[in-house]
Amino acid sequence: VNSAPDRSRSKTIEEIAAATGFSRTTVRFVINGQADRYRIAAATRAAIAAYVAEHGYTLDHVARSLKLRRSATIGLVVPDLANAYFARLTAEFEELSRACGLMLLTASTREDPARERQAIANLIARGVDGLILAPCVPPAAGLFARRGGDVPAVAVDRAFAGAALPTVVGDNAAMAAALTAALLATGVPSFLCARPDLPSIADRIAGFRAAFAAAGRDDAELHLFRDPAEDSAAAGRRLMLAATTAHGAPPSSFMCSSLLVLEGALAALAGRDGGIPADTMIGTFDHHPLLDLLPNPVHAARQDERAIAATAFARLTAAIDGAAVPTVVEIIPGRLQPQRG
Amino acid sequence: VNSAPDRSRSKTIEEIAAATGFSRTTVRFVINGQADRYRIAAATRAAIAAYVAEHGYTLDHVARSLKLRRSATIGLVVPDLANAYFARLTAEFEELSRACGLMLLTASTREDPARERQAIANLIARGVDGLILAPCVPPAAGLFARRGGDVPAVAVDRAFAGAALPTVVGDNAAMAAALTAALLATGVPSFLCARPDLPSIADRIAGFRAAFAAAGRDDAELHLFRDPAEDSAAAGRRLMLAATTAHGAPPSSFMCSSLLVLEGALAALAGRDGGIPADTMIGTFDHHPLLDLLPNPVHAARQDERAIAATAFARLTAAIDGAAVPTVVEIIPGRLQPQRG
DNA sequence: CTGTTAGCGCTTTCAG
DNA sequence: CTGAAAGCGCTAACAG
Repeated sequence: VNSAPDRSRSKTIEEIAAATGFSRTTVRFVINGQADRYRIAAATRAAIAAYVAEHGYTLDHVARSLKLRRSATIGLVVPDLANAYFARLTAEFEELSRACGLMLLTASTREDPARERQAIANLIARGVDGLILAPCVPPAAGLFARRGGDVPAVAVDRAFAGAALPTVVGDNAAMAAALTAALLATGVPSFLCARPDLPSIADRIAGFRAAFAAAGRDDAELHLFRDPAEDSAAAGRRLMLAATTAHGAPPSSFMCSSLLVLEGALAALAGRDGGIPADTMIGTFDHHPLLDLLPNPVHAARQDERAIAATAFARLTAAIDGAAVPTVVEIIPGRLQPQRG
Repeated sequence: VNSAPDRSRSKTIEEIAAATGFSRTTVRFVINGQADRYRIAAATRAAIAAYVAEHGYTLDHVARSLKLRRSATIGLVVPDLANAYFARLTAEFEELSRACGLMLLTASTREDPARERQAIANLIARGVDGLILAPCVPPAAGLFARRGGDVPAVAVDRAFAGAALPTVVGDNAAMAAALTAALLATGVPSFLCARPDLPSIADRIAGFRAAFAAAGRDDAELHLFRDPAEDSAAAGRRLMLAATTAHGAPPSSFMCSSLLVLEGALAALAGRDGGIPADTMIGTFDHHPLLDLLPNPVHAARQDERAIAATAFARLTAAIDGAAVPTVVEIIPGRLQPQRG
């Protein structure tokens, strides 16, 4: 007997049945480990097992999917895989999928609604059992339709009003409020925001305002800067410039709506006079280890991506298994990373 | 006539044929836009088109894949999607795939050979047309076998000796030599390396040595520090500690084998006496915008991920289309990012 | 305990 | 120009 089965001509169930003289059903039972359940004769098992051990067998998922109308795959649609936040989220989903034998199909949209629609349709045409998406626009009704009912889907990160999807997001409002409050302890922060139209950013803005109000201040609007363009370092540079112009000087305390915006803002600040004033207070959503190397005090609001992914995944698998998952928005608490001494 | 076709009961070709009274073949010709080629009667086209416009049709990729034995999907196997380098690479592959109608199936291995084997087998069982992998061990022969020949596969980032795969990597040796030479201009750099067993890292070490030799120095080994553990910030901290111990003081010039190692090394340095000496020369493979905010001089060796991905993708699609792709290692030049003033 | 049958939706001959 | 038939590999009844 040779060592490893030669997968280059691994057999189909049909072929194994023909070669061993048993029927497809019998072969399938022993291959699928249901031999006990159907009390297949020991000799039969042995014969089939021996044949398989020599020639090899690998389940053809494509054929199986066609028959069962489910594929053990799920689709993930995100704006941009190169964005660290979505990359981490994707990694979590990939791991969760792998753990239960699912495969992840990924697609990115670059924040383009047309690409988003296309990606969803493509994924559905490929028979995914479920969809996870971080939508760039409110998901239209009918987007998830396929023969025999909608494909189960959940949204993450962006809770568009009226989206008829179970949705899991971080607690943006609370985290923004906490971050703002922390910065208010030593000054008056400006908030530099890209994409204020996104629900997550809108919530952060609301939290910012709430913290100002809670501190008895009514000047939140004067410290709020918005850039409608995409989340990017370029937007951050523009926003820092706007804040500097508005107040006649660079802010001595500021927070950004994302890490990319922060990068741009810091670059603008550093470019101004060859360095970032060491006492400028910095607030950030998301975090990067390199931030800890700045001399500046940094407050970081961090989402619990693992919990977000796990929750969204749990809701999706429940829906796939036929459970009725309410289309509510679940809010996962984050934490304010203590300012590093 | 209603607006959008109701995809919730979009029809199969069979159903459309039955409903319109034409045959499957005819229906398929007009749906696939081959009506001209087969000179289908205008009335026939109109009837079928009208029916489809009302009831909708979406190609079932699963059925198609079963029949054609190709799926218009490719598999990507990487060590870790949360690693920024692989995330960028994945994003590039995703984009390239989308551009030619392919879908990307992703799997990560966490540098675990068993998971790598499993992921490859799973992907093949799902009928991917090709595989891209950043292997964590030399790819064993027979890994890509399926009925009817091996699945076309290419490797990226890691050129294991003797891997029988077309491989595309960055020019690690040259980039390391350039980086080392740049640092040698003002001092003697230490090189902190995690995973020296990986081919890419081994090449960087070779480049480091070569630059020392080219500068007429024979003490490269004294400045080379290796940690066998995984690529991580923790390894970076250990390596910085080792370098400090070995030389009696923290290095005034050093380079790291990866961004993660650099993060750890910088953290260790900063933790030592509350800050990184502003004149410490830093060299890094890969880059992050936040690095530019340090007061220190930073030399960054950057791979051309886009070109790496594009080349690997081109080789793979060629192989899928039946071309004979030589199993050579292609080396994509990188660039040394000029030290920011 | 084992075998037979039908069919998932598509594509590809081969006949008209 | 249009139709009929076969089959990809698997699973799910249903008979024995």
